[in-house]
Amino acid sequence: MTVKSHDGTNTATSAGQAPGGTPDERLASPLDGLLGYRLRRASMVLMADLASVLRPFGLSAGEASLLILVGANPGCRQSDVGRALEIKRANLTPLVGRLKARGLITDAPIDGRSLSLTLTEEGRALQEEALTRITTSDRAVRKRLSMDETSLLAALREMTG
Amino acid sequence: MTVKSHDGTNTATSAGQAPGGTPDERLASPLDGLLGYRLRRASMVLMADLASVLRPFGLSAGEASLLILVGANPGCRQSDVGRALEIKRANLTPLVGRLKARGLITDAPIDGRSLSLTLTEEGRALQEEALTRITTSDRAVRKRLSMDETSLLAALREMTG
DNA sequence: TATTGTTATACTCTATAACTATA
DNA sequence: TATAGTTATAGAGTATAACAATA
Repeated sequence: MTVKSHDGTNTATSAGQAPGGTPDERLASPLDGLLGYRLRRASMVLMADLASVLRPFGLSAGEASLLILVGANPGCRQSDVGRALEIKRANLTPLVGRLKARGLITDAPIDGRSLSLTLTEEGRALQEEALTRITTSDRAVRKRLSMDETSLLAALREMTG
Repeated sequence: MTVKSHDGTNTATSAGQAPGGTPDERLASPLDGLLGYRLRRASMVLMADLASVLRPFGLSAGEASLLILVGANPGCRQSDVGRALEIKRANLTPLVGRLKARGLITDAPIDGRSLSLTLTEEGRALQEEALTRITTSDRAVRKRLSMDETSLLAALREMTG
């Protein structure tokens, strides 16, 4: 099926060639052993899960993360939220703007240059429901894992400077 | 410093307020315990590492993955590469085109609709050097982890359908 | 009829620079 | 002088739809 080539001559044999079907070649992938590659792939799967969970709420991943962080930190500064989520000021503005336009968030001046963010009642309701669904979905993924969840999270945390 | 709020009244106290300095508030984050969130953050860090490793080669992450996969599977079909890397046909075309334009890859017709991809000599040289650097960088990250690398990779693999 | 490759296009995320105003 | 928020803009990466050629 798959042939390891040390000389570089013709690796992909046309085995798996079923008459009438498609080849559907299995490719050798040096990427599969790379932590970075596996992280990206796993992250993309979970992001897709998240997107489907958030679709009914009309929230993007970024909007949801903002909503959740403000929900956990009422009256926090917009600049602090941006730092915590690693979202740049310039990108945070329209993000906050959309949630404000939907009546999920309110802002109030702190010093005249800083803004404090707080969830509205509707925002809090949505945030709680969304966070519940997200947590449930997250737990479902963990349950399918053969390894301990805690050490996995710890390892991921160690990579985040 | 940080106050856990069960009632929702005023969580972020302005502790940490150093005279003359910036508040730099530490926000409570329910996201930190989510696997999906931690995966994304860790992935972004490693992607940034990768980008800096690839910069001297003038390669993007996508271009490098393509180069490496074709290098490991000389003569493979373009469509199979796309499936393996989960890159859509429409996006693969310009990716291959750039590497062809740089003389790193050559293609040849297989049946009149399929293309086979192979590295040129220059492409192979670049691929080998790039893969070496990537692998080295990847290992450096693993060394900093307190947990077993193998089980970590296995767990990540389990999430990738 | 399904697949391959291509083109065109759009949408999201992210990144940078410049500006105002405030501390 | 550094920070906060805003605006405008540009660049990736990714998504869909339509098309021609082929199996």
